[in-house]
Amino acid sequence: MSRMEPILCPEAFLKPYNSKENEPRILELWEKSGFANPDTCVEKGVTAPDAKSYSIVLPPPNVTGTLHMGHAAMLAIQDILIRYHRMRGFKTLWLPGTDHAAIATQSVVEKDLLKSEKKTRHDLGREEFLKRVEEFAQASHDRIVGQVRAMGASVDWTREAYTLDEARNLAVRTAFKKMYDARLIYRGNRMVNWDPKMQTTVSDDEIEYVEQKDPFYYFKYGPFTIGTVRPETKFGDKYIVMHPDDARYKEYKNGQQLEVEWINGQITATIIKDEAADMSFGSGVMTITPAHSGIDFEIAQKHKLDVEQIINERGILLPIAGEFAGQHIKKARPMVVEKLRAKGLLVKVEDGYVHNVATNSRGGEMIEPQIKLQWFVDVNKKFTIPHSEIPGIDSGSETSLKELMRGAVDSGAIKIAPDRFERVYYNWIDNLRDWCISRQIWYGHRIPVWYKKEGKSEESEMLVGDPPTDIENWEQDPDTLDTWFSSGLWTFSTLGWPNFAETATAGKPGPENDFANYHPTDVLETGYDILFFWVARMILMTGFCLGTVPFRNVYLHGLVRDGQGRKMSKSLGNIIDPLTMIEKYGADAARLSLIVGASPGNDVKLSEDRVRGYKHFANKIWNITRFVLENSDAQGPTSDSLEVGPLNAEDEKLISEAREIARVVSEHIDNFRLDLAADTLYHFVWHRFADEIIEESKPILKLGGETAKSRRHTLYAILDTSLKLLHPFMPFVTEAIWKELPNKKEELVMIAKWPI
RNA sequence: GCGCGCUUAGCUCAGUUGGUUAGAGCAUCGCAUUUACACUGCGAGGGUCGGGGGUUCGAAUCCCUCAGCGCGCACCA
Repeated sequence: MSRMEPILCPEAFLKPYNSKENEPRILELWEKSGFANPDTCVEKGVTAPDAKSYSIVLPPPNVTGTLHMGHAAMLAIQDILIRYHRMRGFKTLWLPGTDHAAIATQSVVEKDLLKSEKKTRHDLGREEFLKRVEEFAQASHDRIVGQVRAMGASVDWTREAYTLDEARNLAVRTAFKKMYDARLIYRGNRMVNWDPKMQTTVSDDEIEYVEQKDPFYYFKYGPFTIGTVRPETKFGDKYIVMHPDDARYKEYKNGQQLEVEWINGQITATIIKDEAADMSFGSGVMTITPAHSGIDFEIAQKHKLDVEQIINERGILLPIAGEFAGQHIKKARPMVVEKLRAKGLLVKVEDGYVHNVATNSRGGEMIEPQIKLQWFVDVNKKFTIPHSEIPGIDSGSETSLKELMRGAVDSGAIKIAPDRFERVYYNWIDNLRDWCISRQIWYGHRIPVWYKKEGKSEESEMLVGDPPTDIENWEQDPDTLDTWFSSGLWTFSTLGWPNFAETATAGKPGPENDFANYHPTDVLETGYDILFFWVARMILMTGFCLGTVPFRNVYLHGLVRDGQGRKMSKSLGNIIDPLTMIEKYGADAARLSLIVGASPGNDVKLSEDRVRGYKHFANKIWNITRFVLENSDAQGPTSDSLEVGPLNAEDEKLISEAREIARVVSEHIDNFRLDLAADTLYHFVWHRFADEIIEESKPILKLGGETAKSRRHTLYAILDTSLKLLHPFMPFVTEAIWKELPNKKEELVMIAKWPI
């Protein structure tokens, strides 16, 4: 039997879909088109000039190496949202960038320097060292850009930003000055988390508590028994604290003094009664080390006690330690214990005491609390906010940064999905203390403060914000800012603040109008693990600098784990590399494997089998197309498919079924349920369209005539709709197919009209 | 200590405001096929929805309670 109609099947479909061959070509098509730039879309008539805008700023990946599966998931999710909105006719902007990640990047380069050249940053000096870091950051950046492209992320590269470039530095200096002038940034001597290895402070959020087992020592201290894991810090302990209600010690009065024999001879100890002592812990009595413990420092301040430094910045004991002075604390511990034992003051040792030790999560070293002169952001201080669009906080009213952060979410101006994270967020705010923003590292935004060289002292004349004109008479603060300070400005520093904030005009094209067109952004999509670090800081910074919110929605995705639910790590050897997956199975498969089954806020278990499964799906779509085209004809419908004209009743039903799928998929995407949207599509395309509709069509097509014609048009229409719906999820294969379609309305499916 | 999440088929997970016989993918087993596609199709087996109690005409879904796992925060002399 010979066919009556010409076969319209391009040669490409005669072999299986080859992602490796197609993806670079498709990528080029997209990038040449310029459609990732919303201005181009308007210019070429793809988007209406007065269309509503939709914007996302890409959470900038750290320039510390390469992207991992978590980044891949982030890119996939955001690209789906972006492509969907672009197809729906929004003026859609996805702004990319990278993060200098101050301490993380510096620490990688320092480690490498030590390993390969046996040098420290001090051996190189600030300038030379920074050159090395910048080289590394550049290489890292280029690699990351390559990976972002390989994922098919339709970001607008013409607007790319870096957290440490000139424009962002201006934003940082402007924000710093604004906060300083509002007296929310202050410099003061306070207890900070000090990393003796990296020689810098670390913020509370960067601390990671690691469980550790140590011996717990009991010592005789006058008439009392005190317990400690850290005998090497106890040289200056001359205050003995007990609960005022502790019946065991009611004979002792607050302020009472007694002579006790201690490590280096007699010491005059003072009794302090304070609720901080836990009656049920050990003997209920403790001595304190105010200079190296947060809670001890608080007690000391409350009772106006002496604060003596025992350990220096490098973890070396100071002269107060007597014969142990100059020793490193680690070495000193057993020696101190030995001395106390020899003096008969050691009561007993309990082995295996489990406690949590503070470490620096950006390098893993132990934290030693120290009192240091640092810069802080006061989160509780009241200030007058000149302008506010946050519901519940009026322009000109008194507020605090904490209230701004709470109000932005509390009022519903920002919605966090899944909503359970809103409670986590409040909990964090309630426990928040002043934010230490100065770091003693070199890679980062230098603190925009200059001190007059003459008569240098802590009180010397100070200049904040812009560099002084007579710079030779001034010295800039040597410290740099916490990386999250600049990240906190990201949503608006990338959109033209402060330069264009005043002049930007909504509806006008070009980056200089971005601030008016795209801020506040629509969605901030990131992993739940940086809710505090970043999301909260952006809300703080935007609230303060602009009196508004940085985004309307926060969508938090889970972490990508291995097939058994373990964290991916080098030591476990279970890392699945996105580029390898793209290479083997295609970017579409890699993307889908991170979307299907990944419900919001829950971790995703990823195995190579999963990725492979979605490669099969890409091929399935390819073959569906082949079948449909083989059974199509030159007079087939255009791609404005769901309006295909006279069809018989049965085919009308099929069309409305596809329309219903489009509705459901759209609804899921609008609700951030990309997992359900993808699942719905997968099921419809494979098990409904291919397995049932196409199978049932075979005999109908064979018969020919009007029924066959109606069915042919229907199949083409469903294919066309499926491709459009699938495009945000699987951009490459759908675009590759689209390229081969006859009678299509839009040149790229990327800018095709969403079928709803 | 405070808080959050999870527990549904061998594995990974859906199940939206309570409503027929609880679903999908993968895996397993059986069958089919000169075919759009073996990167295929059809079918089967497999679940007392973590345990217990309650509310209800009706509970995987709401409430209480217990257990296991995971996570966050705080404390840690």
